[in-house]
Amino acid sequence: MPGPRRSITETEQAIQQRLGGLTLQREAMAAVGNIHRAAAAVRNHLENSVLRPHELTWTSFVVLWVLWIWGEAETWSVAEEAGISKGTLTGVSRTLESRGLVARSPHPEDRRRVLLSLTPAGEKLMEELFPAFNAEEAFVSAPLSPEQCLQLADSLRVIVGRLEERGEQRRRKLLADEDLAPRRSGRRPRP
Amino acid sequence: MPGPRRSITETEQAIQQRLGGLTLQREAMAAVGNIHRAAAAVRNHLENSVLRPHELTWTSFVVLWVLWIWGEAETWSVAEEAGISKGTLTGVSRTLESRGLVARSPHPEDRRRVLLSLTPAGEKLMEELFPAFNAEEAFVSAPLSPEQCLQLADSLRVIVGRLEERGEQRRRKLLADEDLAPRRSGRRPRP
DNA sequence: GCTTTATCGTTTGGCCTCAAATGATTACCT
DNA sequence: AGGTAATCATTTGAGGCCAAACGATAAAGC
Repeated sequence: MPGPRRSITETEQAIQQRLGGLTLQREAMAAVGNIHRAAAAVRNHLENSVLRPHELTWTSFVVLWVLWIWGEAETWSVAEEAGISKGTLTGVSRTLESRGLVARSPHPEDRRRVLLSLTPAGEKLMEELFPAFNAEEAFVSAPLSPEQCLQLADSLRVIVGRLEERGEQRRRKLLADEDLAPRRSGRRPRP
Repeated sequence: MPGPRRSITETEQAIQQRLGGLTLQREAMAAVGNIHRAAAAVRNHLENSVLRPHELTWTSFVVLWVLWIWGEAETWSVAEEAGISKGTLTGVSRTLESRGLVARSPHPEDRRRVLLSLTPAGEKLMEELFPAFNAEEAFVSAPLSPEQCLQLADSLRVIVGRLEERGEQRRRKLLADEDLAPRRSGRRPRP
Protein backbone atom coordinates (compact mmCIF):
# COMPACT_ATOMS: atom_id res chain seq x y z
CA MET A 1 0.00 0.00 0.00
CA PRO A 2 1.44 3.36 -0.95
CA GLY A 3 2.28 5.79 1.79
CA PRO A 4 1.20 9.40 1.88
CA ARG A 5 2.34 11.61 -0.95
CA ARG A 6 5.68 13.24 -0.49
CA SER A 7 5.61 16.84 0.61
CA ILE A 8 7.48 19.58 -1.17
CA THR A 9 9.93 19.70 1.72
CA GLU A 10 10.74 16.00 1.43
CA THR A 11 11.24 16.45 -2.29
CA GLU A 12 13.75 19.21 -1.77
CA GLN A 13 15.64 17.06 0.73
CA ALA A 14 15.82 14.19 -1.72
CA ILE A 15 17.20 16.53 -4.36
CA GLN A 16 19.89 17.67 -1.97
CA GLN A 17 20.91 14.07 -1.34
CA ARG A 18 20.89 12.98 -4.96
CA LEU A 19 22.98 15.93 -6.05
CA GLY A 20 25.30 15.89 -3.07
CA GLY A 21 28.33 15.26 -5.22
CA LEU A 22 27.62 17.73 -7.98
CA THR A 23 28.49 21.38 -7.82
CA LEU A 24 25.46 23.23 -9.02
CA GLN A 25 23.45 26.37 -8.63
CA ARG A 26 21.22 25.13 -5.86
CA GLU A 27 19.47 28.42 -5.23
CA ALA A 28 18.46 28.80 -8.85
CA MET A 29 17.32 25.18 -8.94
CA ALA A 30 15.15 25.62 -5.88
CA ALA A 31 13.62 28.81 -7.25
CA VAL A 32 12.88 27.49 -10.74
CA GLY A 33 11.65 24.14 -9.47
CA ASN A 34 9.25 25.77 -7.08
CA ILE A 35 7.94 28.14 -9.73
CA HIS A 36 6.64 25.15 -11.63
CA ARG A 37 5.36 23.33 -8.60
CA ALA A 38 3.49 26.42 -7.50
CA ALA A 39 2.13 27.16 -10.96
CA ALA A 40 0.77 23.63 -11.30
CA ALA A 41 -0.73 23.60 -7.82
CA VAL A 42 -2.39 26.97 -8.24
CA ARG A 43 -3.70 26.16 -11.70
CA ASN A 44 -5.11 22.89 -10.50
CA HIS A 45 -6.83 24.58 -7.60
CA LEU A 46 -8.38 27.31 -9.72
CA GLU A 47 -9.51 24.92 -12.43
CA ASN A 48 -11.21 22.70 -9.89
CA SER A 49 -12.83 25.46 -7.88
CA VAL A 50 -13.97 28.57 -9.71
CA LEU A 51 -13.56 27.46 -13.34
CA ARG A 52 -15.14 24.01 -13.23
CA PRO A 53 -18.72 25.15 -12.54
CA HIS A 54 -18.51 27.33 -15.65
CA GLU A 55 -16.91 24.59 -17.72
CA LEU A 56 -13.97 26.80 -18.54
CA THR A 57 -10.46 25.53 -18.99
CA TRP A 58 -7.51 27.50 -17.74
CA THR A 59 -6.60 28.65 -21.22
CA SER A 60 -10.13 29.70 -22.06
CA PHE A 61 -10.24 31.78 -18.92
CA VAL A 62 -6.93 33.43 -19.68
CA VAL A 63 -8.13 34.39 -23.13
CA LEU A 64 -11.32 35.88 -21.69
CA TRP A 65 -9.20 37.68 -19.12
CA VAL A 66 -6.94 39.19 -21.74
CA LEU A 67 -9.90 40.47 -23.73
CA TRP A 68 -11.43 41.84 -20.57
CA ILE A 69 -8.28 43.73 -19.63
CA TRP A 70 -7.23 44.98 -23.03
CA GLY A 71 -10.57 45.22 -24.80
CA GLU A 72 -10.92 44.40 -28.49
CA ALA A 73 -7.63 43.14 -29.83
CA GLU A 74 -6.10 41.29 -32.74
CA THR A 75 -5.66 37.54 -32.44
CA TRP A 76 -1.95 38.11 -32.81
CA SER A 77 -1.83 40.17 -29.66
CA VAL A 78 -4.25 38.02 -27.68
CA ALA A 79 -2.18 34.90 -28.24
CA GLU A 80 0.97 36.71 -27.17
CA GLU A 81 -0.67 38.11 -24.08
CA ALA A 82 -2.28 34.80 -23.12
CA GLY A 83 1.00 32.96 -23.56
CA ILE A 84 -0.24 30.54 -26.22
CA SER A 85 0.56 30.13 -29.91
CA LYS A 86 -1.68 31.67 -32.51
CA GLY A 87 -2.59 28.20 -33.72
CA THR A 88 -3.84 27.28 -30.28
CA LEU A 89 -5.78 30.52 -30.07
CA THR A 90 -7.64 29.66 -33.25
CA GLY A 91 -9.13 26.60 -31.56
CA VAL A 92 -9.79 28.24 -28.21
CA SER A 93 -11.45 31.32 -29.69
CA ARG A 94 -13.60 29.10 -31.87
CA THR A 95 -14.83 27.30 -28.77
CA LEU A 96 -15.50 30.56 -26.94
CA GLU A 97 -17.26 31.99 -29.96
CA SER A 98 -19.52 28.95 -30.17
CA ARG A 99 -20.47 29.54 -26.56
CA GLY A 100 -21.32 33.14 -27.26
CA LEU A 101 -18.63 34.59 -25.04
CA VAL A 102 -16.33 36.00 -27.69
CA ALA A 103 -17.04 37.83 -30.94
CA ARG A 104 -14.88 37.83 -34.04
CA SER A 105 -14.89 40.72 -36.48
CA PRO A 106 -12.84 41.54 -39.55
CA HIS A 107 -10.20 44.22 -39.40
CA PRO A 108 -11.48 47.30 -41.21
CA GLU A 109 -8.27 47.90 -43.16
CA ASP A 110 -6.70 44.50 -43.58
CA ARG A 111 -8.73 41.48 -44.55
CA ARG A 112 -6.07 39.09 -43.29
CA ARG A 113 -6.52 40.19 -39.70
CA VAL A 114 -9.27 39.36 -37.22
CA LEU A 115 -10.35 41.28 -34.14
CA LEU A 116 -11.56 39.51 -31.02
CA SER A 117 -13.72 41.01 -28.30
CA LEU A 118 -15.99 39.93 -25.48
CA THR A 119 -19.69 39.70 -26.14
CA PRO A 120 -22.04 41.18 -23.52
CA ALA A 121 -22.40 37.64 -22.17
CA GLY A 122 -18.64 37.39 -21.95
CA GLU A 123 -18.42 40.70 -20.12
CA LYS A 124 -21.10 39.58 -17.72
CA LEU A 125 -19.35 36.29 -17.07
CA MET A 126 -16.04 37.98 -16.31
CA GLU A 127 -17.67 40.47 -13.97
CA GLU A 128 -19.10 37.55 -12.07
CA LEU A 129 -16.13 35.25 -12.37
CA PHE A 130 -13.24 37.51 -11.63
CA PRO A 131 -14.07 38.32 -8.00
CA ALA A 132 -14.34 34.60 -7.29
CA PHE A 133 -11.09 33.99 -9.12
CA ASN A 134 -9.36 36.71 -7.16
CA ALA A 135 -10.72 35.32 -3.91
CA GLU A 136 -8.89 32.05 -4.65
CA GLU A 137 -5.75 33.93 -5.56
CA ALA A 138 -6.03 35.46 -2.11
CA PHE A 139 -6.67 32.05 -0.57
CA VAL A 140 -3.56 30.45 -2.00
CA SER A 141 -1.34 33.34 -0.98
CA ALA A 142 -2.98 33.94 2.39
CA PRO A 143 0.07 32.83 4.42
CA LEU A 144 2.11 35.57 2.77
CA SER A 145 1.83 39.19 3.84
CA PRO A 146 0.95 41.76 1.17
CA GLU A 147 4.56 42.88 1.26
CA GLN A 148 5.76 39.33 0.71
CA CYS A 149 3.34 38.95 -2.21
CA LEU A 150 4.72 42.05 -3.84
CA GLN A 151 8.25 40.88 -3.20
CA LEU A 152 7.37 37.55 -4.80
CA ALA A 153 5.76 39.26 -7.78
CA ASP A 154 8.85 41.44 -8.13
CA SER A 155 11.28 38.55 -8.22
CA LEU A 156 9.17 36.72 -10.76
CA ARG A 157 8.88 39.81 -12.90
CA VAL A 158 12.65 40.06 -12.94
CA ILE A 159 12.88 36.54 -14.34
CA VAL A 160 10.23 37.17 -16.98
CA GLY A 161 11.92 40.43 -17.92
CA ARG A 162 15.27 38.74 -18.29
CA LEU A 163 13.84 36.17 -20.70
CA GLU A 164 11.98 38.87 -22.62
CA GLU A 165 15.24 40.74 -23.08
CA ARG A 166 17.87 38.04 -23.40
CA GLY A 167 16.11 34.72 -23.86
CA GLU A 168 16.12 34.57 -27.63
CA GLN A 169 19.73 35.68 -27.88
CA ARG A 170 20.73 33.07 -25.34
CA ARG A 171 18.94 30.28 -27.19
CA ARG A 172 20.54 31.25 -30.46
CA LYS A 173 23.93 31.11 -28.83
CA LEU A 174 23.29 27.75 -27.20
CA LEU A 175 21.94 26.15 -30.36
CA ALA A 176 24.43 27.81 -32.70
CA ASP A 177 26.30 24.67 -33.60
CA GLU A 178 23.56 22.18 -32.88
CA ASP A 179 22.19 20.25 -35.81
CA LEU A 180 18.56 20.11 -34.82
CA ALA A 181 16.49 17.29 -36.17
CA PRO A 182 13.09 18.41 -37.40
CA ARG A 183 10.40 18.26 -34.77
CA ARG A 184 8.76 14.91 -34.33
CA SER A 185 5.29 16.36 -34.55
CA GLY A 186 4.09 19.14 -36.78
CA ARG A 187 2.81 19.48 -40.29
CA ARG A 188 4.77 17.75 -43.02
CA PRO A 189 5.68 19.33 -46.34
CA ARG A 190 3.43 18.08 -49.12
CA PRO A 191 5.14 15.38 -51.20
CA MET B 1 1.35 46.54 -38.65
CA PRO B 2 1.44 45.24 -35.11
CA GLY B 3 3.64 47.03 -32.64
CA PRO B 4 6.12 45.39 -30.30
CA ARG B 5 4.76 42.91 -27.82
CA ARG B 6 3.63 44.35 -24.55
CA SER B 7 6.02 44.00 -21.65
CA ILE B 8 5.06 42.49 -18.34
CA THR B 9 5.16 45.96 -16.79
CA GLU B 10 2.71 47.36 -19.35
CA THR B 11 0.42 44.42 -18.70
CA GLU B 12 0.36 45.11 -15.00
CA GLN B 13 -0.46 48.76 -15.64
CA ALA B 14 -3.37 47.82 -17.88
CA ILE B 15 -4.71 45.53 -15.18
CA GLN B 16 -4.55 48.37 -12.68
CA GLN B 17 -6.58 50.57 -14.99
CA ARG B 18 -9.19 47.98 -15.88
CA LEU B 19 -9.78 47.10 -12.25
CA GLY B 20 -9.61 50.64 -10.96
CA GLY B 21 -13.17 50.48 -9.68
CA LEU B 22 -13.09 47.07 -8.06
CA THR B 23 -11.81 46.35 -4.61
CA LEU B 24 -9.61 43.34 -4.88
CA GLN B 25 -6.56 41.62 -3.51
CA ARG B 26 -4.07 43.23 -5.81
CA GLU B 27 -1.01 41.80 -4.15
CA ALA B 28 -2.28 38.25 -4.46
CA MET B 29 -3.28 38.88 -8.06
CA ALA B 30 0.17 40.19 -8.95
CA ALA B 31 1.86 37.25 -7.26
CA VAL B 32 -0.29 34.53 -8.79
CA GLY B 33 -0.32 36.12 -12.21
CA ASN B 34 3.43 36.39 -12.28
CA ILE B 35 3.85 32.79 -11.12
CA HIS B 36 2.20 31.66 -14.32
CA ARG B 37 3.96 34.14 -16.55
CA ALA B 38 7.29 33.08 -15.12
CA ALA B 39 6.51 29.38 -15.33
CA ALA B 40 5.54 29.66 -18.99
CA ALA B 41 8.55 31.79 -19.87
CA VAL B 42 11.00 29.50 -18.11
CA ARG B 43 9.47 26.36 -19.53
CA ASN B 44 9.56 27.80 -23.02
CA HIS B 45 13.20 28.74 -22.64
CA LEU B 46 14.25 25.36 -21.33
CA GLU B 47 12.28 23.43 -23.94
CA ASN B 48 13.85 25.45 -26.72
CA SER B 49 17.39 25.37 -25.42
CA VAL B 50 18.56 22.28 -23.55
CA LEU B 51 15.64 19.92 -24.24
CA ARG B 52 15.15 20.44 -27.96
CA PRO B 53 18.44 18.89 -29.11
CA HIS B 54 17.51 15.73 -27.21
CA GLU B 55 13.93 15.76 -28.51
CA LEU B 56 12.56 15.74 -25.02
CA THR B 57 9.37 17.46 -24.01
CA TRP B 58 9.10 19.21 -20.69
CA THR B 59 6.97 16.45 -19.24
CA SER B 60 9.31 13.73 -20.42
CA PHE B 61 12.20 15.51 -18.80
CA VAL B 62 10.35 15.95 -15.54
CA VAL B 63 9.57 12.23 -15.43
CA LEU B 64 13.21 11.37 -16.05
CA TRP B 65 14.18 13.87 -13.38
CA VAL B 66 11.84 12.33 -10.83
CA LEU B 67 13.23 8.87 -11.50
CA TRP B 68 16.75 10.21 -11.27
CA ILE B 69 16.11 11.86 -7.91
CA TRP B 70 14.01 9.17 -6.29
CA GLY B 71 15.31 6.08 -8.01
CA GLU B 72 13.01 3.21 -8.87
CA ALA B 73 9.45 4.15 -7.98
CA GLU B 74 5.86 3.14 -8.56
CA THR B 75 3.98 4.82 -11.38
CA TRP B 76 1.57 6.13 -8.78
CA SER B 77 4.30 8.04 -7.04
CA VAL B 78 6.06 9.22 -10.19
CA ALA B 79 2.89 10.80 -11.54
CA GLU B 80 2.30 12.57 -8.25
CA GLU B 81 5.84 13.82 -8.08
CA ALA B 82 5.91 14.93 -11.71
CA GLY B 83 2.63 16.76 -11.30
CA ILE B 84 0.74 14.83 -13.98
CA SER B 85 -2.13 12.37 -13.85
CA LYS B 86 -1.42 8.67 -13.87
CA GLY B 87 -3.19 8.40 -17.21
CA THR B 88 -0.78 10.88 -18.71
CA LEU B 89 2.14 9.05 -17.19
CA THR B 90 1.10 5.86 -18.92
CA GLY B 91 1.63 7.53 -22.29
CA VAL B 92 4.79 9.40 -21.37
CA SER B 93 6.49 6.39 -19.81
CA ARG B 94 5.58 4.29 -22.84
CA THR B 95 7.34 6.82 -25.05
CA LEU B 96 10.38 6.92 -22.80
CA GLU B 97 10.44 3.14 -22.64
CA SER B 98 10.38 2.91 -26.42
CA ARG B 99 13.41 5.18 -26.50
CA GLY B 100 15.26 2.97 -24.06
CA LEU B 101 15.47 5.60 -21.33
CA VAL B 102 13.06 4.08 -18.84
CA ALA B 103 12.50 0.49 -17.74
CA ARG B 104 9.28 -0.96 -16.47
CA SER B 105 9.21 -3.91 -14.09
CA PRO B 106 6.45 -5.67 -12.20
CA HIS B 107 6.07 -5.16 -8.50
CA PRO B 108 7.31 -8.28 -6.69
CA GLU B 109 4.36 -8.52 -4.33
CA ASP B 110 1.46 -6.96 -6.21
CA ARG B 111 0.85 -7.69 -9.84
CA ARG B 112 -1.33 -4.64 -10.27
CA ARG B 113 1.56 -2.30 -9.64
CA VAL B 114 4.41 -1.35 -11.94
CA LEU B 115 7.84 -0.02 -11.03
CA LEU B 116 9.64 2.50 -13.19
CA SER B 117 13.35 3.16 -13.24
CA LEU B 118 15.99 4.71 -15.45
CA THR B 119 17.92 2.47 -17.79
CA PRO B 120 21.71 2.97 -17.95
CA ALA B 121 21.07 5.09 -21.05
CA GLY B 122 18.59 7.14 -19.08
CA GLU B 123 21.10 7.61 -16.26
CA LYS B 124 23.73 8.66 -18.72
CA LEU B 125 21.42 11.12 -20.40
CA MET B 126 20.48 12.74 -17.11
CA GLU B 127 24.09 13.03 -16.03
CA GLU B 128 24.78 14.88 -19.24
CA LEU B 129 21.55 16.84 -19.38
CA PHE B 130 21.16 18.04 -15.87
CA PRO B 131 24.22 20.31 -15.69
CA ALA B 132 23.06 22.04 -18.87
CA PHE B 133 19.56 22.30 -17.48
CA ASN B 134 20.85 23.77 -14.25
CA ALA B 135 22.98 26.25 -16.16
CA GLU B 136 19.81 27.62 -17.76
CA GLU B 137 18.08 27.73 -14.41
CA ALA B 138 21.00 29.87 -13.31
CA PHE B 139 20.71 31.98 -16.46
CA VAL B 140 17.06 32.83 -15.96
CA SER B 141 17.56 33.72 -12.31
CA ALA B 142 20.89 35.48 -12.75
CA PRO B 143 19.55 38.94 -11.87
CA LEU B 144 18.53 37.63 -8.47
CA SER B 145 21.04 37.13 -5.69
CA PRO B 146 21.30 33.67 -4.11
CA GLU B 147 19.47 35.07 -1.09
CA GLN B 148 16.69 36.40 -3.27
CA CYS B 149 16.41 33.02 -5.00
CA LEU B 150 16.02 31.29 -1.68
CA GLN B 151 13.50 33.89 -0.58
CA LEU B 152 11.58 33.30 -3.80
CA ALA B 153 11.71 29.54 -3.36
CA ASP B 154 10.50 29.97 0.22
CA SER B 155 7.47 32.03 -0.70
CA LEU B 156 6.51 29.60 -3.44
CA ARG B 157 6.93 26.68 -1.08
CA VAL B 158 4.53 28.33 1.31
CA ILE B 159 1.89 28.51 -1.42
CA VAL B 160 2.41 24.90 -2.48
CA GLY B 161 2.28 23.82 1.14
CA ARG B 162 -0.94 25.68 1.74
CA LEU B 163 -2.61 23.93 -1.18
CA GLU B 164 -1.23 20.58 -0.08
CA GLU B 165 -2.76 21.09 3.34
CA ARG B 166 -5.97 22.97 2.71
CA GLY B 167 -6.66 22.92 -1.02
CA GLU B 168 -8.90 19.92 -1.16
CA GLN B 169 -10.90 21.03 1.83
CA ARG B 170 -11.34 24.47 0.31
CA ARG B 171 -12.54 23.06 -2.99
CA ARG B 172 -15.04 20.81 -1.26
CA LYS B 173 -16.42 23.78 0.60
CA LEU B 174 -16.64 25.94 -2.51
CA LEU B 175 -18.34 23.28 -4.60
CA ALA B 176 -20.55 21.98 -1.79
CA ASP B 177 -23.80 23.20 -3.27
CA GLU B 178 -22.74 23.32 -6.89
CA ASP B 179 -24.44 20.92 -9.23
CA LEU B 180 -21.54 20.10 -11.50
CA ALA B 181 -22.33 19.02 -15.01
CA PRO B 182 -20.31 16.03 -16.13
CA ARG B 183 -17.08 16.94 -17.85
CA ARG B 184 -17.35 17.68 -21.52
CA SER B 185 -14.54 15.33 -22.37
CA GLY B 186 -13.71 12.00 -20.79
CA ARG B 187 -14.74 8.45 -21.23
CA ARG B 188 -18.44 7.73 -21.52
CA PRO B 189 -20.22 4.93 -19.68
CA ARG B 190 -20.92 1.99 -21.96
CA PRO B 191 -24.55 1.97 -23.14
C1' DG C 1 0.96 46.74 -63.87
C1' DC C 2 3.30 42.74 -62.56
C1' DT C 3 6.04 40.11 -59.77
C1' DT C 4 8.33 38.96 -55.58
C1' DT C 5 8.37 39.11 -50.55
C1' DA C 6 6.27 39.54 -46.14
C1' DT C 7 2.67 38.73 -42.97
C1' DC C 8 -1.97 37.60 -41.63
C1' DG C 9 -5.05 33.53 -39.42
C1' DT C 10 -5.92 28.72 -40.16
C1' DT C 11 -4.80 23.83 -40.75
C1' DT C 12 -2.19 19.80 -39.73
C1' DG C 13 0.24 16.08 -37.16
C1' DG C 14 1.98 14.24 -33.10
C1' DC C 15 2.12 14.76 -28.36
C1' DC C 16 0.28 16.07 -23.74
C1' DT C 17 -3.71 16.47 -20.56
C1' DC C 18 -7.47 15.23 -17.58
C1' DA C 19 -11.23 12.52 -15.41
C1' DA C 20 -14.04 8.72 -15.63
C1' DA C 21 -14.65 3.95 -17.20
C1' DT C 22 -12.60 -0.42 -17.21
C1' DG C 23 -10.37 -4.88 -16.34
C1' DA C 24 -7.07 -7.19 -13.35
C1' DT C 25 -5.76 -8.11 -8.97
C1' DT C 26 -5.84 -7.86 -3.90
C1' DA C 27 -8.00 -6.98 0.65
C1' DC C 28 -11.86 -7.34 3.48
C1' DC C 29 -15.78 -9.58 5.53
C1' DT C 30 -18.47 -13.14 7.00
C1' DA D 1 -14.29 -20.37 0.97
C1' DG D 2 -16.86 -17.15 -1.42
C1' DG D 3 -18.55 -12.82 -2.36
C1' DT D 4 -17.89 -7.86 -2.18
C1' DA D 5 -15.29 -3.72 -1.92
C1' DA D 6 -11.05 -1.27 -2.71
C1' DT D 7 -7.17 -0.14 -5.51
C1' DC D 8 -3.91 -0.62 -9.21
C1' DA D 9 -2.45 0.83 -14.31
C1' DT D 10 -4.50 1.34 -18.55
C1' DT D 11 -7.87 2.94 -22.00
C1' DT D 12 -10.88 6.30 -23.80
C1' DG D 13 -12.68 10.70 -25.54
C1' DA D 14 -12.49 15.49 -26.09
C1' DG D 15 -9.63 19.18 -25.97
C1' DG D 16 -5.10 21.86 -25.34
C1' DC D 17 -0.46 22.56 -27.25
C1' DC D 18 3.29 23.80 -30.55
C1' DA D 19 5.78 24.65 -34.94
C1' DA D 20 5.74 24.35 -39.66
C1' DA D 21 2.97 24.32 -43.83
C1' DC D 22 -0.42 26.66 -46.15
C1' DG D 23 -3.69 29.86 -48.61
C1' DA D 24 -5.18 34.60 -48.67
C1' DT D 25 -4.04 39.14 -48.64
C1' DA D 26 -1.04 43.20 -48.68
C1' DA D 27 3.43 45.65 -49.33
C1' DA D 28 7.61 46.50 -51.85
C1' DG D 29 10.41 46.42 -55.96
C1' DC D 30 10.75 47.45 -60.60
